[in-house]
Amino acid sequence: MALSRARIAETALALVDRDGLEALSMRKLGADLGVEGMAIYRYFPNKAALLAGIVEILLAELVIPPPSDVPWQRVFRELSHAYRALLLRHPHAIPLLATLPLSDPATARAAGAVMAQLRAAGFDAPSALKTLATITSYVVGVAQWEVGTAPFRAERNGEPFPLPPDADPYLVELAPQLAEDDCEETFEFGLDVIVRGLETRS
Amino acid sequence: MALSRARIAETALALVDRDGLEALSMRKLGADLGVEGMAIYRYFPNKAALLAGIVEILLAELVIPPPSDVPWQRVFRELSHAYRALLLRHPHAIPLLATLPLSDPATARAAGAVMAQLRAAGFDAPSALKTLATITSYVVGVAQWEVGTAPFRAERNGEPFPLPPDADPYLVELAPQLAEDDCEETFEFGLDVIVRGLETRS
DNA sequence: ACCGTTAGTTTACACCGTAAACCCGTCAGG
DNA sequence: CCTGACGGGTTTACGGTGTAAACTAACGGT
Repeated sequence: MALSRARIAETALALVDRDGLEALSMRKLGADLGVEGMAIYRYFPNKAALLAGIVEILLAELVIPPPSDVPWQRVFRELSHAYRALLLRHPHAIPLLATLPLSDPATARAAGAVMAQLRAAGFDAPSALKTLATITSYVVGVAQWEVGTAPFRAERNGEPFPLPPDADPYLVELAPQLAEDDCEETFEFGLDVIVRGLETRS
Repeated sequence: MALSRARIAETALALVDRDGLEALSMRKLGADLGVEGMAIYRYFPNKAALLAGIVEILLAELVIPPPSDVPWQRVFRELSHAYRALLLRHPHAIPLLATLPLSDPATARAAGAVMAQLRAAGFDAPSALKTLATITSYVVGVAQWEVGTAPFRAERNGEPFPLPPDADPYLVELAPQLAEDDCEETFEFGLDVIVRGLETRS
């Protein structure tokens, strides 16, 4: 099959999803494409551009509906959930989305669409921006927290997490709580906190 | 000067602060230490351990006072500010702190200390954990947002951010707002939102 | 039939993490 | 004092990385 920007970026994303971000190298990607690594440089000037291409197709998965007259709380919740779902669908790519330079066109478009939503819901421009910062920060942060604590929740059929014998006493206290923590619920907890906080904004 | 774990980790952090995380390589670090790169392996088994060492001294900068009877809102705000200040003091190291595996001893200790604070303030264990997740997520997320949008705020003596001529229309609308955004204020905005949300928790 | 463009390959270079062998100064025991 | 072990640092080496440059093979238009 012929090469193309789209096919390269998609196989790259598949590779990252499968083997992690570290495993993405030009040569390995070339191998997955059935081609020599250097061929990719005909379509992307360097690896950074390739990563930007991945971000682009990731953000394309995120459909942001045009402004309507549904209450902003609802919109806010739905967007947060959609973004969260996107991140959890591609956990290995989270670092890519965590540091999104807004100068990237794909990012700018997504941010702009959300801003439009918030503006339509009655936020003035500065608060809309602050709200956007708050929510993306929260969603990304929580996704990172979640993958960071994932080992404690891994299926272990009843056995507790195998802590090293010299583990910090704080950690042995923390571990069981982490193990039984329902991430979805924790996310909802923080989301409620933020929405309630926004409702009472002055 | 003789080598030691502490000196190596500190020079590594200095190197990261100066030249960025990407620039940290065993050989360059060796050069900064006046020694051959391989010498570091006498003190750290591999690069991951070295990074963990950096995290350790970073978190050591964060002094978490023992529980007292000051209102939790105050404690919460102070801890958030302290963590934020730490992140901004070492912007290049943020990715290191963004994905903190709690199994790391230094991380566990810090998390445990904050949990103790929250517990003392009357949170039950599950909500304390959820609150910890919420706040660290928010603080880390906002720091990442901040460095990501930093170019728009860079000192440009009056000139607006030089957007490429084919920039996304959303971006050209966004850019001036970003430029005049006061990050400290935005942070405070979100922090208020979260504190108010926590106050009205059921 | 030729020529230019395009798509992909080959080769090369500097750098990376790290395993293994080595080299040398210090110190302990005979 | 000699010797031998050892710890800290060096050298060399290997496989992997991103990417610049030169090369090659196919194809479309004149």
